[in-house]
Parts: sequence; C-alpha cells; structure tokens
Amino acid sequence: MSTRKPAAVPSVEEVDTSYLESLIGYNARRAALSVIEVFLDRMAVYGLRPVDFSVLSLITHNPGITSRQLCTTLGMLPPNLVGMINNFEKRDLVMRKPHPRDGRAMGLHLTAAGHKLMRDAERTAAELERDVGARLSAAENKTLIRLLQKIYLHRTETA
Amino acid sequence: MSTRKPAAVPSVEEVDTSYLESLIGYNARRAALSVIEVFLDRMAVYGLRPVDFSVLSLITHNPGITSRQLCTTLGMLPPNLVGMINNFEKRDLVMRKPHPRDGRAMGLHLTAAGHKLMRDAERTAAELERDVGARLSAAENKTLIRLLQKIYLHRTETA
DNA sequence: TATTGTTATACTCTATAACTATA
DNA sequence: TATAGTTATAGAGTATAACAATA
Repeated sequence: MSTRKPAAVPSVEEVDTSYLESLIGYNARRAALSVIEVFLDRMAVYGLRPVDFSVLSLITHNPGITSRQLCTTLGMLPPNLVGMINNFEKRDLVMRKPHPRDGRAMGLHLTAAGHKLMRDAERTAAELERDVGARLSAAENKTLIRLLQKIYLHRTETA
Repeated sequence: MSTRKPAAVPSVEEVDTSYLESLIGYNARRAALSVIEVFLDRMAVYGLRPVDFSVLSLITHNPGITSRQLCTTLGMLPPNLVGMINNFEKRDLVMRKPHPRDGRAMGLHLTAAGHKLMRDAERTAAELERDVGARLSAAENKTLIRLLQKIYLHRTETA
C-alpha cells in the first residue's frame, strides 16, 4: 500500500511549515517565544519572570507610577497586578506610597533593594539583548525593532 | 522634579516606555499580541483560535502528519493536543487513521468539511495578513519576516 | 528499552463580578 | 456617577507523571 502506487493513507517524512512561516503573526510569536525562553533562563537568578521585569522596569523609570498606569501600559488587568505588587513588597523591592494628588491611587516606588536588583537585572537584560541581537547585524537589529513597532503602534482608525 | 522643588513623592504624568521599547523581546511580544488580537476576532466565525488554525493548517499541508510531529513543530505538549484533536473529530473536521508503517502512531487527515473550512479560513488569514501587512511596505514586510526568522531559527550552538 | 498516544491532574495565567474609598 | 484599588473566583492555557500498545 505504500510501496508503488500513491498510498491511500499517506505519511509525512518532513513537516512542511512553509505556509505558516509566511504569516507575520506566526513569525512574531515564534520570535517572541524564542527570546522569552532565554529571558526566563537568565532572569531566574533574580526570581523575575518577563512580566515582573517589565513591571519593575516601568517603576524604575517612572517612580510614582500607579497600578492603573502599569495595567494600561502593559495590557494587564488590575486584579492580576495586585498579587505581583504584594509579592514585590514582601521581597522588599517595591513600596506603595499615597498618590500626592489622588487619594484613591497609590504611587509605586522601588526600595533601595529594588534599585540594586534592577541595576543587576537590567545589566543582564542588556547582555541578553546583545546575545540575541548578535543573530542580526546592528542595522538589522534597528530595522527589526522599527518594523515591529510599526506593527503594534499603528494608530487604529477603525476602532 | 516636576514643577519647582523635587517632590518627595513624585507622580507620573506620561509613562516613559522608552527602555522597554529598546528590547527585542518586548517588541516581538507586543507585535505578536497585536496581530493575534485581530486574528482572534476574524477567526471567531470559524470557531478557530490561533493554535487551532496552526494545527489544522499543518494537517492541511501535511496529510498524515502525526501528533508527535505536530507537537514538535509547534512546541506543544502531547497531552494538550489530544483534546484539540478530539474536538476536531467531534466537529467532523479531522480524522485519525492508522499510520501505514508505525502501529503506535495515528496519521491525521482533514475530512471534506475540514478542507472546506480551511479553504475559507486560509482565505481570511490571507486578508488579515494583507491588512496587517499594510502597516508596512511590501519590502518592509519581507524584511520583517526574514529578520524574525533569523531570531528564532538560529541553530543553537550552545545547547 | 524507547516511543506514540493517552489519561489524570496540578499549576500558572488570564478574565469577570463585586466591593470600598475616594473623585 | 465614575474611577483606583482590591478580593474572590472562574476559566483558559501549560506542565508533569504514569500507563498501554507498539517499536
């Protein structure tokens, strides 16, 4: 049944992925997962997942940022941020302070320990960026980031 | 720091995301999520999530592909594929046939209904690709896919 | 002994509803 | 009335261990 004539039940020797590889979404997702895999590995020593790093990095560069601003920026939902911030407080990385002009809100700030951790973590991130980026030339790197931003920073006219 | 004297408790008017936006992983993830958002919306009429589309597309272009091959190609775990295939069988989109040369394996094949659905779904995917790609020029589009593949198709020398 | 497919299950991530206090 | 933060909880997605059938 599989020797001479076209097999009624074919099998696959090598998987043809050419169609999927022609789709932007598929490629972007695969690339993101590839980088995140390395990220998970190297940030493990700091006890930080990618989302932890993103949140702490935003607090680092935006002292006093509120939970609401973090959620809007990172596309997270408020209930899912609460536990993260609580953990950061338990680890003495982040402090909640009353917002100077809005009694409902809490401003988020790094502690001294938080600053120290993020100095190391951002250095590691820079090394990772250099290693991953080494798969591309410097110009390609710049181009890639520019094109990716054109994809997701498009101002939606329809919605 | 903002108006006159350095505020003891600063607040944030506009969130500075410049640091995160310099990282490849962050940009790739944001771009992927942006495309997937549109994908979810347009594929809803077919009852297909991105991963469903990927699996059915691989079966379409690789009739007789096994679960093992699907998992390896898409980075999924076998237990998580079983339920998907069961659903596809219930919806009369996919059939399991005994593998011609390996009694342990099952080859996966589209039914007639599956072929019809995927013709429509791949047409929709092509339209989506055209619309998302319209944010970029044709040349940029080609470049973007090439660079993304250089990121995730790198042959790892270390591991 | 190793591999394919499967079951059961645990764990994480994401999403929804509702409450409080402040605006 | 609307918003920021929170709680509790449901649902989806992802992970590990173990088993039967076959290689």
